[in-house]
Amino acid sequence: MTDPTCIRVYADAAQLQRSQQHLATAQPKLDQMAAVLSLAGNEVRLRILLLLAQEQLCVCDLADVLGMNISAVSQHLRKLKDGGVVQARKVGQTVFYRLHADQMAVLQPLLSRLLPTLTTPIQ
Amino acid sequence: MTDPTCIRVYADAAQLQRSQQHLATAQPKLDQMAAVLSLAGNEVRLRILLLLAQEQLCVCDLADVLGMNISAVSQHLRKLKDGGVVQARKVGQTVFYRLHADQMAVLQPLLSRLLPTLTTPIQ
DNA sequence: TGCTTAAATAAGCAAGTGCTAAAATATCAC
DNA sequence: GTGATATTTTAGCACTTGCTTATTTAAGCA
Repeated sequence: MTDPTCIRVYADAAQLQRSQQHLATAQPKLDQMAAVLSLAGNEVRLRILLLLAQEQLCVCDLADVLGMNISAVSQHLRKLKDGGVVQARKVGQTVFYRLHADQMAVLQPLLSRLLPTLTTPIQ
Repeated sequence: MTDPTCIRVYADAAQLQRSQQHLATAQPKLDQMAAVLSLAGNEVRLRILLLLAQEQLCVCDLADVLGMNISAVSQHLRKLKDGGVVQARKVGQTVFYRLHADQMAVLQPLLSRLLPTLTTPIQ
């Protein structure tokens, strides 16, 4: 970072301080939300989240529906799980994935826009 | 892609078809939403969006508040503008940025979570 | 005209992303 | 145990991202 401060003299100090305050207020949740949005901001992962919003699916099912390599899907699921967005449940040798309640508050309004029928609270 | 289809015989064909249908329904909006979320899924850009949700700011102000290089901020703003998330208005040699109404439907619930006081419709 | 400032742009580069292909785990069925 | 299936993990690689620095463009003012 060279010189972060602009030279201008007519900066509205009060306005800048208000902005600083807003940033400070949002800070606690902001980074975590950015992480979730970053996960959802991938076309494949957003598709996965949309599918899991309807019903739980195993890796195999997701690969079929998405027309993708199982390995690729598994790697996306791992990111989603690490980010606390989905959770896994193993049944025999099959692993079923579903949305994790913790992050639903952020995802719900987004997925609802994609699938208007999705009016009932997910899970 | 090697072999996209799993070997399992007990796949629930009806379930897979339902999922396919959901994907098809969401498809039109899905890619665009992923693009917006990808933009918002960056800590710096999410901060910018939060600040612009309160009041329009110039590049200089944003750099000050964020404690960042003007060039770096400008490059983020360009991405946001290209994605239709913000719009620019030039006044003299100063460029003011504000949120673009087109994408507000997606952003509003997210930003509201970060800043509870943000109850009034943005802009 | 020149000098200053606001902003955008370009080039370069370290770091991250998302895929493929191959190997490793884990579970079932015999 | 052996072999098959579901999933994960690893390594590799092309591509993207986000920054820094330097340059360029545009507007204001003397």
